[in-house]
Amino acid sequence: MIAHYLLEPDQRHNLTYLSESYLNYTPVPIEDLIGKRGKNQRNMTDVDLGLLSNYACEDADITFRLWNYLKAQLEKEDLLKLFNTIEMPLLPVLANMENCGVRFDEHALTEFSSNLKNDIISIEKEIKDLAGIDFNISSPKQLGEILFDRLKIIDKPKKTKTKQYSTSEDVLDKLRSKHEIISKILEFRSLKKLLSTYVEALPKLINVSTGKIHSSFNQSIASTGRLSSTNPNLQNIPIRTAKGRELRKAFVPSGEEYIFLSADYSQVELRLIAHLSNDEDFIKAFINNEDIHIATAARINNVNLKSVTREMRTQAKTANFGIIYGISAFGLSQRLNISRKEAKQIIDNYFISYPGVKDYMDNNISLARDKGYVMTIMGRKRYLRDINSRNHIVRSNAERNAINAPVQGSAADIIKLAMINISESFQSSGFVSKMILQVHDELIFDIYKPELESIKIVVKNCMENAIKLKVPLTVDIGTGNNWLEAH
DNA sequence: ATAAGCACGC
DNA sequence: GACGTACGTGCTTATA
Repeated sequence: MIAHYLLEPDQRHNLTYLSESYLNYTPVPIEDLIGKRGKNQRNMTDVDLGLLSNYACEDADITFRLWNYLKAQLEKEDLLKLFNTIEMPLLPVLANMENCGVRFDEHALTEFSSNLKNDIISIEKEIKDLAGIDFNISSPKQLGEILFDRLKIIDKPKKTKTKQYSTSEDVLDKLRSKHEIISKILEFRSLKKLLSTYVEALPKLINVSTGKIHSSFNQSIASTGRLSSTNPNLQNIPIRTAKGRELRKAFVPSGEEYIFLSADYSQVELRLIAHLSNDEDFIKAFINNEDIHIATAARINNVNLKSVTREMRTQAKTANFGIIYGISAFGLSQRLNISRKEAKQIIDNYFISYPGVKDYMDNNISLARDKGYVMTIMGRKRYLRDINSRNHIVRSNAERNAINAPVQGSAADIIKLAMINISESFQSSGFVSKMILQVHDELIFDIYKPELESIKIVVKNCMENAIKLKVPLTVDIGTGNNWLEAH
């Protein structure tokens, strides 16, 4: 599965699919043994042993045959080293994290939960009073009809691709001044999200025998090389809003003698752009330990660092993130709520300020055109078969991937390497502390207090020195009695 | 069961 | 004239 993930990161990797694609053979479907998915599906333990052994042996046989083929392919594509030195060693590290889990104190949320429910009920009433009718606020379809047919708050409402009225945050945010109902709807949505996705869902996932939440980390989903997390997804726990952050108080150390430690890379993707693009000024900004958004604002506005205003920094920050994603003048203008002309000016100034970055992007796109793929720092590949498409939407998408994939993917390579090194170091030191979560540029640990000072050093070292770049990699460390305090 | 629309993270 | 920022997961509603 992982071998195929490296070879074709944006395809599927399940055994049936691989067998059909590479061995031209359809394995015995699991449904033949346990019936169709649903409530009547039987348990594996009920299956006749003869049938079961055939099925199990076939599984092993196919896996082995696939490996013979995929091994040669990895070699041919120069991916064997990535496979052997990163992905395979990472596998038991992730297994350990899943097995260990994170303690979740649902009682920490009792008060928050009841406040949330009360707030939702009262906002719900206010919204329905303003609308003058009872309806389901959570239904975008009904909501759109209320706002644009009944209340007629604007003339030409934006529609979705299925011709429904769009009620996305983006759209509603711009309508706040048109009617007092809008802000209440946005508030309702965010509170409802917190309640249903997190406050009510997370306690159900506490394992009764460990008292912890054991998320799954998927190693073969994200086409850039990132991990993903499911059941629950612990990589999207809220942090930006005050109420959202409250949730993090429920993620706690495993015992009295334990404390949380969070270690996150500072601006790892922008540092990678500096490194990969070799842009002199971008590199200098990081070597001088400047605030990269202030440094960027100073350069694109052609002023000195001290004259950078808050607004200039915000624009530069958005531009910096836009650059990572291969943004257009249109996209930036939407983001900053400015005209396209002004946005284009910012982008032009950006590329004049950082000519190396411009060259790097152009080179990556032409590399993708020539070779059909782009690569990360550790040789992870992403094939971009649409890069020469005549359809400009499809082609533009591939071009943005050509820019983003090496950056996002290299960051994934680096933190994976750090995780492997940290795990080895924990083992050789005999630490009982555990690495329990990864959130793309952040690692979270359940630390046995007597080990705290040693572990701070180990973690910082492993992360900052995972790889040598032309700019320093820096890591911020925090500790506390829950995830919020540690971050 | 699946798609659409939405919202949360990095 | 349409389109417009990368990568994910999961909830609710609507529909098949």
